[in-house]
Amino acid sequence: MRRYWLFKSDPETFGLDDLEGSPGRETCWDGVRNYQARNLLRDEVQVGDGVLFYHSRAKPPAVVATARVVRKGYPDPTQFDPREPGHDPRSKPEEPRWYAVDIRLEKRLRKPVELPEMRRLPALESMVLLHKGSRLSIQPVTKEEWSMILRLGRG
DNA sequence: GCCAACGTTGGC
DNA sequence: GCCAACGTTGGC
Repeated sequence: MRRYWLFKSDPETFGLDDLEGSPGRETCWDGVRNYQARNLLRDEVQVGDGVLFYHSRAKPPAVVATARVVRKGYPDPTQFDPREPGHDPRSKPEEPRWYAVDIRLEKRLRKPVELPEMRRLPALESMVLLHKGSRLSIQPVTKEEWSMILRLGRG
């Protein structure tokens, strides 16, 4: 069964424009260094799954696009590279600690779905994103939440 | 195994 | 830029 996710990204680091400018509008979603998010990338996220691309730390924070998973979890190459900020000296190629997936940009939303707007909607109140203190950068999204966000993004 | 100290995330 | 919430580290 196809599943849905929300991926957070700080646009200062990697935003929608960067994704749109990537070759084939695809990117390696690397740099995740949280075990809960890692487990999702490694074990749960599958090719064909839908992704809500979310700008965190934006004004206001918002879902700005949809993407699709095009390659399932594989060892995050940046963990082995000493020049990378995500370098992890504890990781060995035969025993990788961190995982990445590849995603391809599908569609820019006509209208960004902003965090304050989402908070106002009872239908979205159980979204992981809206949970108090929720910091998870890879989050599951239900089919209903996915459809609602897309509808709101149609403007 | 506890928990204080520290670093990071991310909304505001 | 601030700071609350959270996750991780490391001494004991």
